[in-house]
Amino acid sequence: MSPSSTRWCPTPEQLMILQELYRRGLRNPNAFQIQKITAHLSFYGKIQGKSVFYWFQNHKARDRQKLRKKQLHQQQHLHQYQHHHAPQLSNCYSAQRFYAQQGTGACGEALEGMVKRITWSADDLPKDQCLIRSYGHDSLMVVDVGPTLPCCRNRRPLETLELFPLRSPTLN
Amino acid sequence: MSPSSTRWCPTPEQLMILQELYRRGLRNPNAFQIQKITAHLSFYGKIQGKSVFYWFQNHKARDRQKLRKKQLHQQQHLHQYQHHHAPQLSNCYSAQRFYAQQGTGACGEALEGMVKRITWSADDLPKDQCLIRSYGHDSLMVVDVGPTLPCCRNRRPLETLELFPLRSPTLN
DNA sequence: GCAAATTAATGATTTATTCAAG
DNA sequence: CTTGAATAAATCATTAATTTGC
Repeated sequence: MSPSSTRWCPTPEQLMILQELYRRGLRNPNAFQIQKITAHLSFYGKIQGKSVFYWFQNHKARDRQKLRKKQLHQQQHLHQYQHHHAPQLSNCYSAQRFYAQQGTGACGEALEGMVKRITWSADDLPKDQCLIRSYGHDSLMVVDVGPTLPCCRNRRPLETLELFPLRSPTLN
Repeated sequence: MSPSSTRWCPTPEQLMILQELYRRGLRNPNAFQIQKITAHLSFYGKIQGKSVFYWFQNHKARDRQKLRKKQLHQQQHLHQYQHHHAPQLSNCYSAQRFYAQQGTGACGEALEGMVKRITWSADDLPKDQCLIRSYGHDSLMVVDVGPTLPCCRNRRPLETLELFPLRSPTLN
């Protein structure tokens, strides 16, 4: 009722044009495109550029959303995985790449020895790089875990992925 | 067919787990993390640690690549719009957010003035942000198009939407 | 049939991620 | 490490569909 106020209400024509543009592949119109589109659409009814901008944002997002929901419907297993956050491990656990072929000195050679047992077992290492860990006793633990576990479909997997708390959930 | 030698073919579940880890921020899993992830994923199908390593390497790289390609693609769109002056559009055409309430200095104030006329007209700007364009004379053209033209339902619109050539049909 | 009540869609805002330049 | 620019995700808010009781 109030002449001011209220949000844009697309006419069928406006909607069809937007949908056609979207169908053809437009996803993130830039300011210039938005102005042109707005000019076109204003033939069919009052409209502002921001409405066009928002429309593409929303339409794209909800398209994705719909798609994902469909996929997730097919694969519900994952729910178990998604909800845990764990203690923060900070960067003392971060691995670093290094290039094995480069002269790495004593340290490098020692590390290289470790690497081959720590990561995927020796034979199929990438030619020129591998993972190393530079922190102390954990490496032993890693070795214990062992390379390439056998497939075990009928067992439950490890309880959770909490070991990988990629980001501290608190702290804003 | 050959039982050995074939490469890893991720199951949907494996893929979703990896994607979720990636989404949460994991980029360079260390050897330990890789082993744990591998153990998890092996629940859903045969997999080796190196596959996990490679997956993250590739996914990260292709993410970057995709982004870059996307940016370039957008610039090509623009290219077609402005047949007149095709000069490199780079970022001088990109709309940018800025925060109006912050002291912006002379430049900022000038831009702010432009903003309110170029983008969705002054009064209903989002509270703390709006789109600005920083390019020169085009702004006049845009302004001429004007915000929110009056509705004129009984006119034919411009002949076609060809003005928005969203994708070059040629070129694969 | 018809509104009030309820739910689903979707426009509009805000917040969080992401990449990479400085 | 910090920050700018761009975008995606999450959320708020209003309108349209629809259900429901009469």
